[in-house]
Amino acid sequence: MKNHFIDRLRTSGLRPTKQRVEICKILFDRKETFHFTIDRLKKIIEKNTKSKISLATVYNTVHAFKNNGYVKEISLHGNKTFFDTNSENHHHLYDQETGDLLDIRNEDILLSKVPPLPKGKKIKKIEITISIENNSHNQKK
Amino acid sequence: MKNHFIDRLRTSGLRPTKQRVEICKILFDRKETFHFTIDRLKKIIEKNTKSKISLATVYNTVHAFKNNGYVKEISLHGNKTFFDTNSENHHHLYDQETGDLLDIRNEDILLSKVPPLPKGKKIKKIEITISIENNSHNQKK
DNA sequence: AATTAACTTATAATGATTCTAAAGTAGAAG
DNA sequence: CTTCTACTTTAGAATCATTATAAGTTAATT
Repeated sequence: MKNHFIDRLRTSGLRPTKQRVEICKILFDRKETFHFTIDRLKKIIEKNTKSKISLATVYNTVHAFKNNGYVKEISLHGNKTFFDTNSENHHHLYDQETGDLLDIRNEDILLSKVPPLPKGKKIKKIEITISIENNSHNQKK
Repeated sequence: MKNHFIDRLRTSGLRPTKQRVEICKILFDRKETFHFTIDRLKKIIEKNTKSKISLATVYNTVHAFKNNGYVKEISLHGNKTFFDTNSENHHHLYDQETGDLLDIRNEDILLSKVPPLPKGKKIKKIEITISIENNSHNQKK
């Protein structure tokens, strides 16, 4: 419920405004991971509340959530930036044909060898994206 | 030398213009892999030739090379698109602090388990990016 | 050399993201 | 409960990367 989000915002130093709570509802009030772009999120908010929200507010709030570790930015080709409400370390299956983006569970993937790192450096993050396509592509003749 | 590039362009159906040959020299006349953004490439060309080149030409040519498999687009966070003259299947080490981007050789990395794919889909491409940072971050107390 | 399709160019258009400055609101203090 | 202040939201302008356009230029063919 609402209080849950308010606590979450407070502990991040964010004032629980009407807009932020509304965004929280959409992003975090769900079982499944949610992948979104800023403008899609904006459209959903406006449909849900039947009122306008400023684009800048959506950007600011999502970035605040990102900085506080509630959402994660995803690297994909293309012009728009995607975010993911699953901020744990995990990976993605991406279908460029349909635009579908699916989380890969940690137990479903295993990187068993990593390269030597430059002196004085350590791993900060590993991102694996597996792009998929229909079986019919490049079929054997 | 020059003829090498001209052949390479011809076999891709690209006319070997002055500008394209110049871009070829910068991209392919080197031992090491080269990672670049469009505007950095433009600056290098202008420095080398001491004359201007149109931004649109750089974009068009790099995209033509991409479509012909001479360069590869790299997914990284951030606003600018990076390209890589190593168009083989390979992966990257990325140091966000310095902006350094290094190729990982195929024998230095091993993905030993991949997730189940949706029905009728197959793997098209796998991209792994390992972000690194200085050892001094989050040091044990 | 003449012809033509491909190419380069400068500039305009677009689209995503960020900035700005003014008006609104949450929370603290009285 | 009112006042005050700092934080927020907002609309619109500004910016940045990229793509489109239309006019002039060039490579290759005759």
